[in-house]
Amino acid sequence: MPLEIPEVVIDRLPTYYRLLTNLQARGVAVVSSQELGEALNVTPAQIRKDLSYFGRFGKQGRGYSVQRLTDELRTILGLDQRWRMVLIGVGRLGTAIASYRGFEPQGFDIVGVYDVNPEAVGTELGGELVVRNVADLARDLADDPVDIGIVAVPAGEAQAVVDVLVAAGIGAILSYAPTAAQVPAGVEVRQIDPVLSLQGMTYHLRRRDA
Amino acid sequence: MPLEIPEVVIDRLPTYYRLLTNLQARGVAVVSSQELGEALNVTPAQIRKDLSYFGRFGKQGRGYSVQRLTDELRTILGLDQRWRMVLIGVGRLGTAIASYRGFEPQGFDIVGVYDVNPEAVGTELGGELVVRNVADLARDLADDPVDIGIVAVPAGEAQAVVDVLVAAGIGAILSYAPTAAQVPAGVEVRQIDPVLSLQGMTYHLRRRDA
DNA sequence: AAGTGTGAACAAGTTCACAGCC
DNA sequence: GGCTGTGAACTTGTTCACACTT
Repeated sequence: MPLEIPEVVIDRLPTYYRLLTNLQARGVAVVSSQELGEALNVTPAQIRKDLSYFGRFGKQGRGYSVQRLTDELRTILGLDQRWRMVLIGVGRLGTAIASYRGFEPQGFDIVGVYDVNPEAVGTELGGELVVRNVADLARDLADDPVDIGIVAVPAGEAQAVVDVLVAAGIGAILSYAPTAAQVPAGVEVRQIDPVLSLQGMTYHLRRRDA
Repeated sequence: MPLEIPEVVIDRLPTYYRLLTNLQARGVAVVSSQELGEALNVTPAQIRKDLSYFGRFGKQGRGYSVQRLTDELRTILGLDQRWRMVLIGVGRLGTAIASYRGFEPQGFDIVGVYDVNPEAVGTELGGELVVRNVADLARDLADDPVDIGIVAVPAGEAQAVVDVLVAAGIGAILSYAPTAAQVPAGVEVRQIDPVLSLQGMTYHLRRRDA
């Protein structure tokens, strides 16, 4: 697996992986690129090409072993280990993120939560984590690095938080803040913003009826 | 504004729009593609090209009027009207979505909430909306159509909910369910899934240190 | 017979570079 | 002088189509 892998390909792999784990849970042993494509609304050729960047995982005339392909993708994506995350911001949104049950089963653990609000600091969240002061974030990360930062603070405070995370050497940031963060090359950032998604759809809605 | 506009262009417009509303709030009157690009991590040429699909909004030698460009984008994206949404699923996630304060100021209103769970049906959510039975969804939509459906049910129930929405003639679906929905052409679907975002980043994290 | 893996053809999207205008 | 708008050049990504393997 040499060369430069296109970023779009990487972004599709998690959806392949998720479908494959479902198939595996349902006891499916073998699957073709045709079948995968139908379930994911992607052309079979796309799936074969994407996978071919990483190796030759299929068998001609048969398809892909679900077990084998799941394992390969898990390794490729780095999902064969657990990842440690800190959450900054425990307002409405941050609290919801902290209590979200979908991270842990996929290998993502929130190991620290932070806020600026002195009233929030010291309280327990989800019966496990005590909210710490964001002023301690830099020191805490120096003592005990984590892999990923989740930013759930208001737009105006997001860049400051991102700067602390970056200074601490974090490699990836998942931002729920409605603002584009500035980070140096080599730091991954993904943004989650339902409003942007809605606004992309209203463009089409307007045209549908007109 | 004739022609086919590339989908990627549409997807960038909301981020332009959001930055422009910020600039406007801060009293900035004029902005160049250079400045916009720096704030959004996009090349100036990209911004100019994107905007050029819709018209000639800038002035050579000066840049873009923030007011003018904001207004143009609002119209293009269809944000000069309010949009009605129903939310299906009031578990942990659905409840968080219902109480999210970011939709309303942007023109998106949740006008109905639904669940299958008989215990949830009839309860009030956010002191305003009464949770209705998902069995009534089809009839309710026939009586009183909405523009957008938000799906926040478990993976296994998502397709059934999507089918009801589609049958009711809905034009757009925002899905928080961890599964790819099947919809006919002409129905817009966007998926929000933080785990997929994280899994795309771990690929890079793995390589960073190796 | 069926379905992968892949070079080659094609399509889509981005950046360049500069004419034109303010 | 500065910055837009835009064809043309380029780069990136997708699909085709078929040789090859089981």
